[in-house]
Amino acid sequence: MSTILDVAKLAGVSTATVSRVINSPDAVREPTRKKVRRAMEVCNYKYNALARGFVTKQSNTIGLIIPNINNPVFAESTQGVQDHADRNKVQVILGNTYYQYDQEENLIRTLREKQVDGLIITTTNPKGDVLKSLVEEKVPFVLLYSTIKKGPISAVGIDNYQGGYRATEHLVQLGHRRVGMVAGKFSISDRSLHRWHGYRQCLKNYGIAYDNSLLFQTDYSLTGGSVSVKKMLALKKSPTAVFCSNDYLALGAMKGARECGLSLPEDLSIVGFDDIQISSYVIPGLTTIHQPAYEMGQLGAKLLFRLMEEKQSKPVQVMLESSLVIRESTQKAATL
Amino acid sequence: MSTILDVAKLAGVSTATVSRVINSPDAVREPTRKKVRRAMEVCNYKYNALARGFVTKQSNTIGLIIPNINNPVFAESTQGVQDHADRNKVQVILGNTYYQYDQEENLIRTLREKQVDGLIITTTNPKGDVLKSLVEEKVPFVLLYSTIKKGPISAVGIDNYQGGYRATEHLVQLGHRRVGMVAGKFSISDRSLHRWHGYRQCLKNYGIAYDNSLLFQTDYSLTGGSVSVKKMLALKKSPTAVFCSNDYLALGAMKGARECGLSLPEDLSIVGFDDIQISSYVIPGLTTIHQPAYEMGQLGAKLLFRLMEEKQSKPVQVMLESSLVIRESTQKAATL
DNA sequence: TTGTAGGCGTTATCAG
DNA sequence: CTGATAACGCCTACAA
Repeated sequence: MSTILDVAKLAGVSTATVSRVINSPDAVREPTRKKVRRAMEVCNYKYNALARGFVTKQSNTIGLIIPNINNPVFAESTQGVQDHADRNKVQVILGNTYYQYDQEENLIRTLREKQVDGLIITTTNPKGDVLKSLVEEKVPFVLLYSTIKKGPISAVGIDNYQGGYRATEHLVQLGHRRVGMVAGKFSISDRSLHRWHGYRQCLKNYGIAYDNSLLFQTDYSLTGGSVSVKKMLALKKSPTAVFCSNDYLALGAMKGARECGLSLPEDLSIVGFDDIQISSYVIPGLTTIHQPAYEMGQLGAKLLFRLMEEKQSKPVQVMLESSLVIRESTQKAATL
Repeated sequence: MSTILDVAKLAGVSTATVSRVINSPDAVREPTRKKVRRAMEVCNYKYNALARGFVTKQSNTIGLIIPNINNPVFAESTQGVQDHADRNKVQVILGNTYYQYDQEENLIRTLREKQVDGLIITTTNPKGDVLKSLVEEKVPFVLLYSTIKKGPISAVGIDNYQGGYRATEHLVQLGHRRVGMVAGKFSISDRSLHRWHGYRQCLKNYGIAYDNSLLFQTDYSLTGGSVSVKKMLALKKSPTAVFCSNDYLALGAMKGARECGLSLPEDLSIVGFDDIQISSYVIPGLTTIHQPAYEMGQLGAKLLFRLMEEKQSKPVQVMLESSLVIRESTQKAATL
């Protein structure tokens, strides 16, 4: 593998000049440049970005930490950050935490050792020590899908409380009085927790007593949704409507409900959260809270790059708009 | 940021010793080790993996190139490679080509400059020059979702021809005589092309004349599937069954067909390809060709690591088993 | 078991 | 506009 030294020798110039034709071609005279370029070809010279990063202290790489690439929302936002990163000629290293905090810690450590220029994190524990040490040591990073509204951490997200409230309100306004919730485990997702807060407050505001036996916490998966809804339907006083804290869970719930012999939406109204693409392709179309995942990723990357450029810049929290998308999986409660 | 030199000074040892406690702790005596460890804490020493990579010529990083992370199959296989990489303490840099060859070239170049130890590629053009130069220059890499059966390139995939054949055969055996195909553009996906070959051969074997007006090439997306099927149904002699070259297309097609007023599967049988998770959660459940995406990713990574260890080792091509999964989206052709 | 010292490929600072 | 040369942080013979 040839180096700029080889090229320099062959072209009869110094390594400095070779480096210049690579990084600032205009700073070197036409004939010299040509000579060097030719020499590079002859040597089959390959640029070593690692060596560069080593001296410039910039790897042109960022780390992206998400819970699970298999969930289409995260795929969507990942795409958002990737596209933006690509435009800035930086690569992204992807890591899954599977909603495990220690895995998140490991990833962050490894990525820092790899000298990434910044981090985009969908955290499992917004109050964990890792994030604290990140701000202490002034590592540029931004949180995604975050609920943080102020403080020293940059973050972009939506109002999960509001989303949960709206989803529930939709159901209540349809006349449903027994509304269950299938939620991602609160211990691993404060997003889920906030959505539940919204759900609960909404019930209260509409004068419906909160019934804890209608809350099921599960892991974020299709099967989780299916299993939970079945348990819920086995209850003596089973609900006529369910709010699921994400679409994946909701899609699972739809299947579970049908396997219990219900027909949708007649026997059970279901609303999800995220609005993943497939939700509008399913029958009945899933009523859900739309979350601008791609934009979120893109914006997160944009903020991160700003942070990386001017390390002084103040942390920013951005709340994106979410909205209720009404499709066919919800309908008026049967009047007895 | 402190370096091993700072640690060494503080601990009163040489940098070599510090390096040893990092890389081969057993090679240094207990008390020295402790001394060094303490010094590292005091300095808040952070290991610089980039510097290491620079000297050892190993970045402990691999590149993973896929068409589009938004397609759940690719998310699935990505997870497979990530999990395996993680076990080996290597990170993965992810890149999307969006089925564009020049994008693939760019990615490969950039990743090589970043000194990745190896590459896993779902290529858009198996005969392109990039792959050739990769083998020439002995860069360890393996192809994923590949159709290559022999030669100097390591690859893991399934028999797409066979898959296409089986999918079609299922339809034909159900009595369908007019069977359309919605395919990903052949120019960007030889997988799609091979599936079409299977489709075509099957028709031939069953004595059904091939009708080119029943083939629609489109981009791989839900809308692509929907739009294509609508065009197909607008035909004078529209088909009673459709084979879609992936599940995403098929899911789109289901929606498209319904928007034309058809009910499924009575008016139109649909079979997909991939068996993404959601396909079994949809109504009617999608009949499809199952492809072991996660295993494929995992195996691809496994092969790559072997290649990286012993650069001599012979290239290997592995064909994984695919299988027809019959669900409810296909049924017997109506007898007139 | 530990230390010395050279080197990895590139950039950056100064001169010229 | 170009050249010499000193870093950058770590690893690894080789020596002690």
